[in-house]
Amino acid sequence: MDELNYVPNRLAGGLSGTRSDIVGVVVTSLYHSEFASILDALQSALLKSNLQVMLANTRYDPDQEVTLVRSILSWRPAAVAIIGVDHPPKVTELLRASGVPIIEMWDIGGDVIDTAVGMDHTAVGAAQARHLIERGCKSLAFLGSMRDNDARAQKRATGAAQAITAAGLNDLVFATRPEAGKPDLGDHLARELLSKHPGIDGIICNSDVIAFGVLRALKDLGKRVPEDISVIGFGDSEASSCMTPSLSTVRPDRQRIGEKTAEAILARIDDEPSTTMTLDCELVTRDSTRSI
Amino acid sequence: MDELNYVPNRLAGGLSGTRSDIVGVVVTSLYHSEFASILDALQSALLKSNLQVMLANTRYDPDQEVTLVRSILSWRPAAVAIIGVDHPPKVTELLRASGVPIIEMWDIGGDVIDTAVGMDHTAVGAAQARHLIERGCKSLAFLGSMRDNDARAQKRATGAAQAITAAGLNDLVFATRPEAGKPDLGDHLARELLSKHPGIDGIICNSDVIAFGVLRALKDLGKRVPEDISVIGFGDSEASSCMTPSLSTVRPDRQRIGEKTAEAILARIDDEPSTTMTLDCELVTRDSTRSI
DNA sequence: TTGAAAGCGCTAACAC
DNA sequence: GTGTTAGCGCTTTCAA
Repeated sequence: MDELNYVPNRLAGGLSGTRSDIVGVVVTSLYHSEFASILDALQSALLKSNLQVMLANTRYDPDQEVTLVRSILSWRPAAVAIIGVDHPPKVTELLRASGVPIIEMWDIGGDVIDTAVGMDHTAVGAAQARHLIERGCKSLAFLGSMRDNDARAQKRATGAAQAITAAGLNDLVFATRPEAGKPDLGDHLARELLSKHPGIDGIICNSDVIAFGVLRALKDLGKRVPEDISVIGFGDSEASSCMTPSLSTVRPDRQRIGEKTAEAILARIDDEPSTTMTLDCELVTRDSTRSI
Repeated sequence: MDELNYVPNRLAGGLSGTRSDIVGVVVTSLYHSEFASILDALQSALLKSNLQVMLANTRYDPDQEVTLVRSILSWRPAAVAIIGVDHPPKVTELLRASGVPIIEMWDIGGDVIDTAVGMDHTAVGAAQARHLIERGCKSLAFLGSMRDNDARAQKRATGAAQAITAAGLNDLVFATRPEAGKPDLGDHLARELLSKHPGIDGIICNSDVIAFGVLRALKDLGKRVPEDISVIGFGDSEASSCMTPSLSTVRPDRQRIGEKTAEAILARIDDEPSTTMTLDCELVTRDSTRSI
């Protein structure tokens, strides 16, 4: 078999047999490791069970999501793992009708189709805001890329706004744009924000990469971080600990999400019951937020 | 069709028809966007032709590579895209025997199976060394993660060593470890390097993420960058322009590699002839290397 | 324990 | 054009 370089035809195997060995994975972005680390851990764990990853990337486009989910289902996957719990109705319908185990990743805040592994993003946003409030910030902004279909970012913003209201502070100021989250966008939005709202003393960034640009702009504007303005990110990029000042952030355990998703997939294939697994995020305090 | 949520069975389609609509993609890492951006661009471009990505990640393990290539081929892909041109002999044999178009990405320096889209890594390493030499560095080191099976990193190191010899300088000093390239590794290797070789005045880092840790360590050691030591990275991470000092680096055009790979796949499926496409890397000069 | 045969859901080739 | 059918390479079932 090895000498002749025989390679079995798994299309035939999948068509004939009861399972297809394909796991469909639908992400909303592959852009700088937002979900690449989840994918990494997921696919490595699935490998042990000889399951192959069929990948689709919606790029936050709901029409694409419908097309891609249909496309993924057409391979008769053993299971589908998908980012988020907020989908176009047709996607939910297709996934439900497929009869295939569905694992929703990253977010658990909403209607789960089958099984979910992720965080409570509203709680994350609230934790970010409370961290800044505890450290004496009085006037907060939420800054970054916010795509129409990034329900997670919207939940974090909502959580932050609620925490601010609960603390009796001024309303959260929004500085967002529906573009990709690059440092230049953070740089631009920070300048715009401070010219309109010079009193801002705490900025919640929607991603670490955005925060990098914010730090750069603040340095350029002569603002001291954290003395004048505190900055917190989201995502714990590897670079965050190497910024000057080092960036406080929230660390989602992407590897754990990938591993737990793989476990959930295997469990559901074995007909074990659905579950929802809520993972905590660690708030990593560094130099960009004031000390108490 | 839409009302009944009918989803065609593409396993059957692939088995029956002449093409299978699957493109196998084999990467060596999914770790912080080293190849995630290529994957992103590649899969988006393939989407337009209704081709689906079947993903495999070898994590720099040659045994895995054999297993995974066999696994990918068992889906009878329309084409296979794979990182690098240096594979275990069995992989080359399997890919050749498959009769499927093979596009090797990222590196073009060696024996190409069919079609390649990538950079000349030896030239990249030489350019990094020459950049430091031009700016007055006399004693250079190559620092970072170097996996046994990362032929590209080895080519860049070789290119740098050759440029240094050509310039009549002392031999390149190596400070490498076969672990994943994280900032903490860069931090550790920089401290170790300078205690053994205090005269080093230029460091070529094998990745930007490694360089971030190097910059952090140098700051902590009281070394000025670039006055005492110049530092150059590789990869152009989004964070690099936001470091203090901002990091000089080499920018491979990952998006272009992904797009050109997709084009090459479509061309080869259409039986157009094999080609090798060499892409240039831009050397991005920032503050971490001395000005002339 | 081993072997033969049906059939998975499509595509493509052929006949009409 | 439209309709029918063989067959892709396996898995599974059933017979020997």
